[in-house]
Amino acid sequence: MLKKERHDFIMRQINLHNRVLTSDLVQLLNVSEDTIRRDLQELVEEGLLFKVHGGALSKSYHSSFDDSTVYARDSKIIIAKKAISLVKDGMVVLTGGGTTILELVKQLPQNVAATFFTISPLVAVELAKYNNIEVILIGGLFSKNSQVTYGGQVITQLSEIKADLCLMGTSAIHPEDGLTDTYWEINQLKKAMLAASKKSAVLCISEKLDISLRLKVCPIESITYLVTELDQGHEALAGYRSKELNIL
Amino acid sequence: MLKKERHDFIMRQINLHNRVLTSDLVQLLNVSEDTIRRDLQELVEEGLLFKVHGGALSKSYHSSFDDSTVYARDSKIIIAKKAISLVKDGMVVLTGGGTTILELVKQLPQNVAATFFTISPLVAVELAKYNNIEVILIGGLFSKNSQVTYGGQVITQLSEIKADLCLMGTSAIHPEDGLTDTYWEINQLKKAMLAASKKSAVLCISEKLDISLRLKVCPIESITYLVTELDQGHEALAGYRSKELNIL
DNA sequence: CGTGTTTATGCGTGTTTATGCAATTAAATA
DNA sequence: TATTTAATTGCATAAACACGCATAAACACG
Repeated sequence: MLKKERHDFIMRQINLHNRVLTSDLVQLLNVSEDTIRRDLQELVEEGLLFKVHGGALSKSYHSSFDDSTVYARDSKIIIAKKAISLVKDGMVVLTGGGTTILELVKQLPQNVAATFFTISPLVAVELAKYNNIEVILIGGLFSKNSQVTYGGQVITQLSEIKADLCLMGTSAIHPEDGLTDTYWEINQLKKAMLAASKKSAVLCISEKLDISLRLKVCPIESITYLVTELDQGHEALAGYRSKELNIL
Repeated sequence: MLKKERHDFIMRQINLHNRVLTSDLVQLLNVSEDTIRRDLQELVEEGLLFKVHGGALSKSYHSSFDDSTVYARDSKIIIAKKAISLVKDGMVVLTGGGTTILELVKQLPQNVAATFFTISPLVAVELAKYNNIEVILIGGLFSKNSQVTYGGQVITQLSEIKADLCLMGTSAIHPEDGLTDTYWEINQLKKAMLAASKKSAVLCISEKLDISLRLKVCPIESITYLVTELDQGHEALAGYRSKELNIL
């Protein structure tokens, strides 16, 4: 196996599991510890992962919902501002949860008049600060991890909605594999959300580009807008340009 | 599990609960006390938390006493502690919103195992911090004033529930007029909540005693427990003593 | 083709890190 | 004050790591 292939393999593991153990890689790749260490070292130098004693972690691995520690907050603010331009008065908007969406809500103009459906209590509370926004919280089981409601009841309620725009964060996006996710329930949820909206915008920080996870949500073509913190012309977005998808 | 992951886990617990016990971490992470102590020590050196005998506290915990702006917080904590004694493992509990309820949720013991239905997003988020609590958020229109969901959809969903205990805050209570409220929708909501529970506890700071408002929710007899910050024998509670109502 | 150079890899050895155990000391609690 | 509970300290060990060296394959070039 060539070095490059090993590196790719390692990065895939990292993107998949957010972590990897040196010892596991030794077994899986059937090379010496030294080789793995050198590989990891090189990947660190390329800024692709984060090395720790015993293995390595994904760079984006961070999972707190605390404001001050929101990962890549600057990028998220840029994304939020771009996405806000999609929200027009009178619209019915459906949103997911996550820090990017929350940032978007905080940046909304004071006087925007719209109806928001959301599965995120935190987003609902934030939306309630706007006088001209009507907020409908979609209820159901509440997920401790992702801080949104999920499960059958949510899906059922979503099926009764037709929103103008769906705003959702993303775990991973890939030119061929489209939107993917790791958890079954969240996967189902996202499908239902997309089905409940005429248009959809995926908010995505650039480091989640070109990653694909186990479960497929939808192909790229099902998404209307892709919003990243990058300039429209950025080369990292090349693979996503198509007639269907608008890149902001 | 890698050390870094443990540290992240601990920080998540801290950010979530504002506190963490050494012994809990030993169990949750399945490592020795020594390891946890060393972890905490290192996190202290990084300035990420605040170590105390028996565990650690969030750094922001001390500075952020903006919680203290909650009106009559001391009384509400007393009420919360009394009411918690009503919550037993295995119960299905239905809660409203409001600062008193929120305080109650924050004071719950770490390991309580129960199912909570709630109409308050903030309560849901707070409940989600407990590993053994299942949280179901009842969705619907979101009220900007009272920060709870309301309206027909909520009533419908409530009609499908039978909880063991309903915990609700109160606007006004009166020996003869019972529970009363000012807003039609909230009134309907409270009726539906009471109907959805076998027993009910009304949390009420003493200044709301002996007041009656325009709309009647229910007579005193429909309530199982009245929880105030006063001693059980306090004279202000004289008018409420009856065979039906238990005063805590 | 031959020779020197670079690259990738593995091995050995000494070092560092992570972790648990035991004995002692300090702190909280009854 | 006595007793439980947590914290500290030093030690032991195994895993992970760094560094130098050796080897062989791949490459470069006259």
